[in-house]
Amino acid sequence: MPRKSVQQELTRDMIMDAARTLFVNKGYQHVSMRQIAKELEYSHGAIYYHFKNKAELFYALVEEHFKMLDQILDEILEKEIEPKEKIREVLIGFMQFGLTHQNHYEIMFLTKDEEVRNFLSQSPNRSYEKFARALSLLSERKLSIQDIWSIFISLHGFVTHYSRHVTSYEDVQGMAAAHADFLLRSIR
Amino acid sequence: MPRKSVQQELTRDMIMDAARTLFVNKGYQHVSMRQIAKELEYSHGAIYYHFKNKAELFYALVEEHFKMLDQILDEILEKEIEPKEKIREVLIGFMQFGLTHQNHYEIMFLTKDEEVRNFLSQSPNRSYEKFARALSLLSERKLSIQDIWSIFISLHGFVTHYSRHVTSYEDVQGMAAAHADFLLRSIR
DNA sequence: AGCCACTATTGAACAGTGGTCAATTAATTT
DNA sequence: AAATTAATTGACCACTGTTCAATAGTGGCT
Repeated sequence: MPRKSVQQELTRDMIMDAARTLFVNKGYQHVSMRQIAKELEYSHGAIYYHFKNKAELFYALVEEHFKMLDQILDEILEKEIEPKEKIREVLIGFMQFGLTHQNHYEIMFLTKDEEVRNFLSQSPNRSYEKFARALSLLSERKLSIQDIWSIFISLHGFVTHYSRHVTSYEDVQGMAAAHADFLLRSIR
Repeated sequence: MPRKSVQQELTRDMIMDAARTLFVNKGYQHVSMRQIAKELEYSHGAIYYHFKNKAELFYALVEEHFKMLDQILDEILEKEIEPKEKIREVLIGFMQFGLTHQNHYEIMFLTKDEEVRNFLSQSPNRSYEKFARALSLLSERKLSIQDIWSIFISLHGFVTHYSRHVTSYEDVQGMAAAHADFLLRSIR
């Protein structure tokens, strides 16, 4: 009984919605194409008509989060607080983002999966570039390129470490603040 | 034709040797029990007689690396250089270890796999404790517990990031040194 | 030497994975 | 009404980790 009536045709969005729910709770590795299909009450083959493969589907899920991260950055930059405090908030904002969207973050900045990374392409780099430019400006060039890169890597370490335990950001808010303060001790 | 003659009985060490070669080149995820068995010219079932499951086998492979990391630390501590330089070398040594044994490091400090982490138990913590004590002593308590934790997490970020690309440590030696210097700017 | 318990190994089987594709049918175009 | 195209199915492939009944070599005991 192939092809359902047009009113109930499968769309990329429907697939992404089903995938998202599973993905947020279980992560890339532990969500299967068949589970998603089951959720949708379609055969798993149908998904492959709309997405080339698992990597493309989950990349689509994550793509928008690069924009989300950019937005978070922009919102902080527009605040009316002094630059030093802004820098602090940028660092904390990054960690909060990473730990609030752990499974997304994993794909954005941690995955080794070749196929997924083909889709990611330059997105992680672009995301970092935005972060770096912001910090460079806010510090009035007091932070060198090296410094900024070290800071980024250090934030990455924080997110990566605490993602191992299923911690929510709230549980490590204090730690995040302390980490940010440590990293900023080099300026000033 | 079960059970081979005693001269060619399978041992844990034989399995670990075969597994190690594959593991170092491909990582936990991409080495299968059947591949290991094929390498040994045994059926895959035989491995399960010697190891409870994949996690136990690969934990056995990684276990010794916690000691190796401790040793690296000790060797640096015994050097005849001033404490400040020792701290620097400890940080660099950690990054070098992580990037020289990337797939081991991944299991030691990065894996989310529940089964594997059951085997790891407190090993990563103990490893960190040793690191922290060393830094505390060398800095004559100038480095707070918080600082040391931030440093560790920051080193973790470095290893984790550069492990994504198949970089060897030599390729990022300069970066590692710069990262260490950045992290140590807060003291002094 | 014969028996027996034990030990190590096999390979079929299970339930799952990502992915492909011929067959089929609904929708659309001609 | 016929031909074409689009969307879906589900069997199939080649894998994965894991289990386990069946089997055969080993070593000890009588």
